[in-house]
Amino acid sequence: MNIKDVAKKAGVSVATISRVLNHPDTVSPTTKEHVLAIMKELNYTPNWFARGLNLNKTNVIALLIPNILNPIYTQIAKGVEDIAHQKGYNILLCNTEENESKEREYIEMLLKRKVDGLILTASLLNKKDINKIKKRETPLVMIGKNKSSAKENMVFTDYIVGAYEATKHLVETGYRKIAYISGVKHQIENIEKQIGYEKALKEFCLPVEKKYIIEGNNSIEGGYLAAKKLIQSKEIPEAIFAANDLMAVGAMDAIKTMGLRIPQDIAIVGFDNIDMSALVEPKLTTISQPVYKMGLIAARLLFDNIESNDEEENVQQEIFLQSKLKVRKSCGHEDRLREIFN
Amino acid sequence: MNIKDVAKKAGVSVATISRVLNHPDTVSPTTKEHVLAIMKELNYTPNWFARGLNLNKTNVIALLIPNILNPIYTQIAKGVEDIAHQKGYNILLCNTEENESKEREYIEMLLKRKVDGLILTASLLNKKDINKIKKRETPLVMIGKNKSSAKENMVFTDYIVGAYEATKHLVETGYRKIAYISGVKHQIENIEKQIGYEKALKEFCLPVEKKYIIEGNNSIEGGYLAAKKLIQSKEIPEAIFAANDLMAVGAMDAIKTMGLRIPQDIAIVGFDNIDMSALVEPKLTTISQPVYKMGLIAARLLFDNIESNDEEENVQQEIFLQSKLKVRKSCGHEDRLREIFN
DNA sequence: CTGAAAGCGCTAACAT
DNA sequence: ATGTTAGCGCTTTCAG
Repeated sequence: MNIKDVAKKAGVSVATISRVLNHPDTVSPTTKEHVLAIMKELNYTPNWFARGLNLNKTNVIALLIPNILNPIYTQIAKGVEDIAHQKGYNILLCNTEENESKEREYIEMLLKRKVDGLILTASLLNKKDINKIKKRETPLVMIGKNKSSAKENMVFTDYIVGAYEATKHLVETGYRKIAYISGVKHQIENIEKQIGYEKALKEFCLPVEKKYIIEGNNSIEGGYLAAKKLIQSKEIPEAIFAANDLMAVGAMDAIKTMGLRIPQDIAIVGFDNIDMSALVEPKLTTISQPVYKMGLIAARLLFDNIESNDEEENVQQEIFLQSKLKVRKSCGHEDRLREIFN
Repeated sequence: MNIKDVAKKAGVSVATISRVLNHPDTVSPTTKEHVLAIMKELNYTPNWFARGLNLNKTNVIALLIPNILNPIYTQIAKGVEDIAHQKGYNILLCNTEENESKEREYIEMLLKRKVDGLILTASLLNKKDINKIKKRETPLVMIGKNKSSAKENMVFTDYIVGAYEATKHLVETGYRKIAYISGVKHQIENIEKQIGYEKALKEFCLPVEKKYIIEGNNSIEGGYLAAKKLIQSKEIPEAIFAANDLMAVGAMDAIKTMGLRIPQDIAIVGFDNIDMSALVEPKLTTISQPVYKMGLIAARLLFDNIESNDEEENVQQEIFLQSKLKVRKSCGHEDRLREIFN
């Protein structure tokens, strides 16, 4: 069942059928009605490939995320989906599992598939990879910084500042021995978070101690294990800053399981403000990132690029969004203040 | 840059190029090497559309889920992704938002796009819709039951039994006034869960009371609101069974916020066993479904269908997986037992 | 306003 | 083992 069949049955040429599909105004109302009726009768739908072959357009964009099980990435995905659906696009979702070669492999495949655009989240790619994508002229938006220092479409929050704020809050609340549970180290964002952590310590003349910096693996279990190690060490920290909420929540579980109290024995602050962080006990102090919004904005930016005919007019945009500290109970802030003022 | 260019540069015909791409063994090693080199040099990638137009194959499957923000669906997605990636397929992810017409609209689009297969999760479609899909001959697998009673590829757990077990556990622990926070009512699974709930009550000669059945909307907030309503009613229930963990966790938050204790004042059990359920305080008793595995199995089933040449050999399979009760603290089981035996 | 026909880039049957 | 060529189903000039 193809355009020819419809043409034959409608008693017109294939060109006319194509026209009612693509330029309805150029067809007389009568024939248009007639053709439409026949199409419905035959339950005709144009062949996507043939169409793409001519138009070179897929109406598909790809979204790469490092971990589909982490709520912040599904929030981003939701944001992207909301815009994409509204624009009539479909999303190819690719889960890179924080794996550089899986990411590269995916992109290679996606480029072959001629997706109309690409959104990379927390990308592990370097400048060379990115230039390669650009050469293929597929519109590209990055969410979160990456190893390439080149100007490109990007929506991001400042992880250095976020981590700095989190750590500083802990220091100001009165803790000195502040441990850091890092995410997987090859991700830029984790490097930046560590910079922020160290910066805050240094600013308050606190030592940056290796024994207090420990790598979780971005997951609940990783946070659990890391906290356990910390607690079993000679010098238990007074507070922990975890590079994401998943690890923070895992760490809390470890702390409680080992019979310690939060925040009295160990205070904790996380990063991301996922739903879970407001439901654990005590509620988790964290850095809130507008992730859904980032997805929305990234998608809009991408479609701006896709839809613009004028290649030149499309300057690369870097959109910076603010993160902010969300103080809840786990950092023990109020208790500390009470101590100080009483 | 197309196959012709490569052919010209390599000094062979397009057929040869096509052969090294599709049937490498039928080409002499020498020319194969040569062509491969030229392809690399020219950075050639075959046009996906042209290829699809001939082969009528996309290497894309679609996964429809009701809510990307619910961890059980991302677990399923992870399972599907793991298999798909391994098979060299990409996934179009569609978030239907528990909306029947959005689901229908998506499927229409996907069928046009000629995806190679379709996995529907918690589908809202009816028999007529499903028959329509089958007529298009796109392989289809359902995760969870649906309104169509026809035999079709399906992987599922028994929601009636699960809900029955959950409720029964509450009854056996000693509660009489057991409320039910339902998911959105147009989903089959929620209808079944309610049947299981009522069945357990009836079996123990407990009344099914309308005031104790209240609709959350599958979300944390919905659970929160529902529990709040329950608590503010004249007769506060002794226990709550929530149709999913998200709502259960929201309900717990409400209970605690209103100054009641779990499980002493109100016991609670959920459904799904998402990560969060083991991290809230007290840990949530729940029904565990093997969701990741369901994704895996559904994907395998789909690929079996896609890859089988023999249309006839492919009988529709219904794969039933067991769910099981995971007893933790929130249902107060141990306390009750102590009461009974002391 | 409509039709005829030339591709889009690739695959595979048919020749050699 | 390799080349020639007819499509795959559609869009779009170009004529009328």
